[in-house]
Amino acid sequence: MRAPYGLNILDNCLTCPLRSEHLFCNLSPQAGQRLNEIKSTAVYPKGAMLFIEGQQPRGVFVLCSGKVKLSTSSREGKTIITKISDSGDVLGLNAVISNRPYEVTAEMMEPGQGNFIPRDSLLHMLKDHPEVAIRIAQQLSRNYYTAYEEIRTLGLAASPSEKFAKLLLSWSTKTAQSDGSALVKLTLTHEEVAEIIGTTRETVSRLFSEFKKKQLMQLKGATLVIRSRMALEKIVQS
Amino acid sequence: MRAPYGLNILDNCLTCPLRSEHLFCNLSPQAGQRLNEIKSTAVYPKGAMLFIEGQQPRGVFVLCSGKVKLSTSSREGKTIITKISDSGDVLGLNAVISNRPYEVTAEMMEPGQGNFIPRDSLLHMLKDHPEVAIRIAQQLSRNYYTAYEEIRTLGLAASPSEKFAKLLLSWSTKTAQSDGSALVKLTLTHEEVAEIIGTTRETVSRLFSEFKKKQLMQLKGATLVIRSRMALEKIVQS
DNA sequence: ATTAAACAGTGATGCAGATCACACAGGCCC
DNA sequence: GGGCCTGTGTGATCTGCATCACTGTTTAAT
Repeated sequence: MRAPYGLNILDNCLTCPLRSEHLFCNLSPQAGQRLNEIKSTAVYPKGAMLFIEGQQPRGVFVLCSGKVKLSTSSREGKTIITKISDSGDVLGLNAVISNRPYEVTAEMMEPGQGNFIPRDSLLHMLKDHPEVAIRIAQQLSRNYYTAYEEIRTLGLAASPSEKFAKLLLSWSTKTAQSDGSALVKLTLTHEEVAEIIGTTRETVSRLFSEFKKKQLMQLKGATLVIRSRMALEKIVQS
Repeated sequence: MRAPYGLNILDNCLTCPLRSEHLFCNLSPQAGQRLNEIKSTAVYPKGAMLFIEGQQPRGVFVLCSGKVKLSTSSREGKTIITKISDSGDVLGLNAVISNRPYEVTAEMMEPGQGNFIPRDSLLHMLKDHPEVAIRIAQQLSRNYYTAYEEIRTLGLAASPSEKFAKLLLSWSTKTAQSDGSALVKLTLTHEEVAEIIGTTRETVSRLFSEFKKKQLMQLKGATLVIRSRMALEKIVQS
């Protein structure tokens, strides 16, 4: 059970675009070494649940590859997706630090690999390596900002169109061209998009038609072509 | 300019109901001492802005007395209130740690006192005292949970009635009697309640009437009498 | 005491989006 | 090929709440 399972957690840093921001990159040699001793790597199939809302926190997951859907549900079965995580993200950190149940469910949307760090080991490491504590504080405050953005979207953006436009914009930031166009591989169903922006599947379907008709985007197979970010930004207005 | 201005930051601990949870209580003598050197105490009148959304972070405020309204607005002027903070709360921490602009506006709702800790001093302290870094991480993860609750409320709770019931419940937790009733001093206008639950003033007005008619609550002067938390919980159902 | 300003109640109206109810397309498995 | 599932497009209807437009009521200001 060596490669690719035995991936050194630090190897991740070499391939991460934002490595300096990442929780466990560029640590002191001692801390890095320690981290490699306590982590364990695993491969997860599509559909695997890393953890489920309400479970006691077992530890954190550092995602190496694959996409993860973070969601939360009400008792009546309504579900919202709060984030689609990908490579480099740290999952379950809040639950571990504050020792409360996981607040979301984390499900693999495609097969992928992750490093697991058990709760106790992480907490000990926190105490022994001040630099790690600071990194974690920074990571948590980034998480907070993400959550805050979500609150703004849900609370301030009035119409589904506005939220949809906002979502498209967030997708296109990474691949944006200088002329404002962008190509995005669309991996979500309409149902899932609906759960992100808090509306119904039917409405999302209509939004796609509407936006296509208005020349805001077009669909080529599974690739979303965004014509002009400017035009989308005008719709958002918040 | 001595008492009450010269309040020792640690004195706060003696009067806080949840002192063990608080950021700057029960620190080591050295850290506590250091904290007292860098903090400065001030009294703020009603309406004073501790900081405004979008400003570069100057530092954090530890609230000693008074209530603070945290809010965020869209460009079109729609405002949502994300939290009413009171004694013991730490404001502006996320912005300082991640070095991004304050994400909310903090306004005194009544006169009160607070300790200000400048950004740089706090960051230095973080490095010198590992215990402080850990405390801050815990505080941030608590903040995150609060934000997460807000997301659930906004995203999952369908109707204004549901959100209103949820709000009443959150108010009544502190003063709840064993029989499920509670007395709450009502300090917010209908307008403000509307900004918390994301609806209009008129709807809040109608909600008050509706809940009174349904015997869920009654109003005696400025005191809200909650009849039965059970009944409210049945409405929430999320 | 008088006026103004902020706050609160309530009806009438309109519409966006949820809900219901289908029809249809593409995979995939025997 | 025929079944079956999952995902998608689109009409028809229904409704809760925003919006508008008032009146009444409380508080603060001079």
